[in-house]
Amino acid sequence: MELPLFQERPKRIVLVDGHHLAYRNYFALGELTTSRGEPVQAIYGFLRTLLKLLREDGDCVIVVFDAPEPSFRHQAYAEYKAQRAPTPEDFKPQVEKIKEAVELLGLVRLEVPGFEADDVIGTLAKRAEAEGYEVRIVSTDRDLYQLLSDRVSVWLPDGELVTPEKVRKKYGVGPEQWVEFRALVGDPSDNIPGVKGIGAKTAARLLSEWQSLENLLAHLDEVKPENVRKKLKEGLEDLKLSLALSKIRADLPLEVDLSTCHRREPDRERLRTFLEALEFGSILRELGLLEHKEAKPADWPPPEGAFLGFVLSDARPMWAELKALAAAWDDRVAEGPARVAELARFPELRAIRAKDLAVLAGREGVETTPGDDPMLLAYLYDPANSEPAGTVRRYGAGDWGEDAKSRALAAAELWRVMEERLKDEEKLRWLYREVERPLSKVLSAMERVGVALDLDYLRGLSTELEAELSRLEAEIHRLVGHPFNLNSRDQLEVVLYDELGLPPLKKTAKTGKRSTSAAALEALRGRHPVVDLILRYRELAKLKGTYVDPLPKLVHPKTGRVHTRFHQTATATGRLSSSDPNLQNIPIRGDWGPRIRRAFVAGEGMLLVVADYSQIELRVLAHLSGDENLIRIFQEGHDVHAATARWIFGTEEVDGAMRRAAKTVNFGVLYGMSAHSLAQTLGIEYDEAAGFIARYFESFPKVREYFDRLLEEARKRGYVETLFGRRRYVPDLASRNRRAREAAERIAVNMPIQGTAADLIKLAMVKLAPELEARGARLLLQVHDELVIEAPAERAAEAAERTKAVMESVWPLKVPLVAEVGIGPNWVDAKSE
DNA sequence: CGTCGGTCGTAC
DNA sequence: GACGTACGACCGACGT
Repeated sequence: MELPLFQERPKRIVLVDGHHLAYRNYFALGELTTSRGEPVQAIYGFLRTLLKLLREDGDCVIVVFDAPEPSFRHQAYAEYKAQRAPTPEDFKPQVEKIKEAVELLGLVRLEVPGFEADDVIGTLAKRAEAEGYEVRIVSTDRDLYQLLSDRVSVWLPDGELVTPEKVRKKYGVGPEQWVEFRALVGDPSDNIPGVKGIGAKTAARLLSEWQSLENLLAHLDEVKPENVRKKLKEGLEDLKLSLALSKIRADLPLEVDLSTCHRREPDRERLRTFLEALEFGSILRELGLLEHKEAKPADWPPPEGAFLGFVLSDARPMWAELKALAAAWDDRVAEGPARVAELARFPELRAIRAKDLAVLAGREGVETTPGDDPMLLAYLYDPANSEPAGTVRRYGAGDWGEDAKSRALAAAELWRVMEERLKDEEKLRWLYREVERPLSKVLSAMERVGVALDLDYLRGLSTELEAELSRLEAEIHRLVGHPFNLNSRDQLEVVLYDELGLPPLKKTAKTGKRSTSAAALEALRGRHPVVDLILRYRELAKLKGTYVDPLPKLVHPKTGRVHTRFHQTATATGRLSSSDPNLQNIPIRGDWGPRIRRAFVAGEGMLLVVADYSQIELRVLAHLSGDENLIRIFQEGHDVHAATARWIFGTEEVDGAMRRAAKTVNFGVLYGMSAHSLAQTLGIEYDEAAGFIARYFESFPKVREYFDRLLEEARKRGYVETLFGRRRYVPDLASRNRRAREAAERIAVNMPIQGTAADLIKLAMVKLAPELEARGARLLLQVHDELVIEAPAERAAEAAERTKAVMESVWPLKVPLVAEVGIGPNWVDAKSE
């Protein structure tokens, strides 16, 4: 780069209110952390805003921060400031990082001990103006409007320039009266109290009538109307305080040579390291700090190990066309022909979402398997990395564009970045090698095979539901006295609580509306005959609308089966998820659950083998906690809920109600349940529920010790992990917001249990798949603790036996793992028989 | 016309 | 005063 021999005197000076800009972004951006859970929203927002503005003009910039020493204003108003909300703990470290960033960017940073940033900015602005510069002040603090002139403006983060004219137009007063205006009106966001009851209109009128605050106060008894006079008299103390708080000094004894504010060359190497650690991929790119290896165009075909990028016409690989294909390797990129047959070149597909490509290829008879997928690595590194676009941006791995080339390059780069970050993470690498990567192959086969549905049977269900629903609807409308949309909870709310006068017993969480949920309706049972009918209508409408009617539409024309998608990077705990359709929430309870499940059938000449882990999460808890009493229950093969009831109630004889209560407590323990919600669920008093929980922990003391240890460790490290080392970051454990903190604690307690169970069944799937294949059988579905398998009828018993054996021996724990296996023509009959 | 937040409900 | 993890239907507000 050519450097000028001397630097010209700048024409414009940008003054940045560092603290204010950081603080605003801290709240505006809410939650943003690095993979490691370090909060960075203030830093990110600050840099984003600053860089955007400096693109327009960034030669002469001074970023002003409050000095650590108390300012004169602090001293004078310590008492006032003391009652303000304290700055959040995680804000200060971010300001320190911001200061570091300012230095690394080569900008001038200024802190003047004893003075607040406002006053420093005021002084600099006035001096610069006097020396003939144009001044732009970057801040959202409206106090600064008192500094405005034809050469001084305030630059808002969105790029808007605030000028004296704009202020006059909007508020009716100019910069010269701004301090007095603010003192009258106040501003809660800047902690200016103002005079209670005086708004912008009144303040502007008063100031134009009396010219100045001094004059106004001198003639206070003449002020009209009377109520305004009264308010002013009552608010005199607040007014004086506000005046002092709003006034910015412009006369500090500063020694700053404004002509030397030129931006220095940034320290590129240190800046890059700094931004990489913060995972500001987009800023790295924007500043051109990535050795963008200017990928050279190359010819197709690429070498086998290249990373592929592809574009599909549909998110569902079984329904998609291949629209584009590209490959990236070394520092090369090549566009390939968008033909599925082309994929035969690659025995292992290396790509972001390689599984999808393998499903599509398999569908077209091209035999290949998913290989390395950098998304799987990124997901293990931090399960918040659930989709490519955000992940690629976060780690500076390029752009996840709409074209195959950018995706191939992103895959190659993300792979490189993740390899580096995971190079010393033995457990995560083990999970990748032994679980996630081989599992992607298993899942691609499952998606491709799909599952058969009995369509005639489903049509029958639909007709039956239709008839029942219209009967219910007519009867409900008759009872209410007029028709309304039963599917609208808003209309139903009016009908129930306004028209029928039923008592609103529950409110919704977010908006506080009167709830119409099943729990709320249950509580109204018996008060009006329509309530029962609505509950029934809801139940049937749900089943018809979510399952019975949509499922047949998803039957693939070529295979005659439904092909769910399994998502391997979707959940925070390591579980899989399923969509299009979601086959992990097919009904099972109630009269209709089994009737719907019965529609899932084995193919011609085949049988379904269904295997369920019995109580896997409680067994995992027994293992992780090492609690002898819980371990013994499982070693002796007892009914865990009945045994828990014996402990909790201290009796040998356990009735149904006691077992049910113990079962709820057992579930509650896995989810970090409170006494309050346990009482709610069981319909008992709070004290009684608290007693249950207390007796649970007395009975299983190591469980409590385990939770305590877990939380302590989690607070220290910022994350929790499964038996196999799969992590989840839980930054809110340090939150000062009690609700947020307690929610984080429940997450922290639950994840190792749920996640270890997920690890175990994933490992079992990987081990089981080749055994099944050898017997002509195949995995169809996974429902968290359950596997659904299709086997040739004559080998189903053998497949069932192998499935049970593999699942139970997948990993030795301190308690036995038990899998219950059944065989049948459909999902219902296979589950129990 | 599409998007999106809120509510509700299904599974484990 | 919410008990963890998902996906998805429907409504209604909002923006095009």
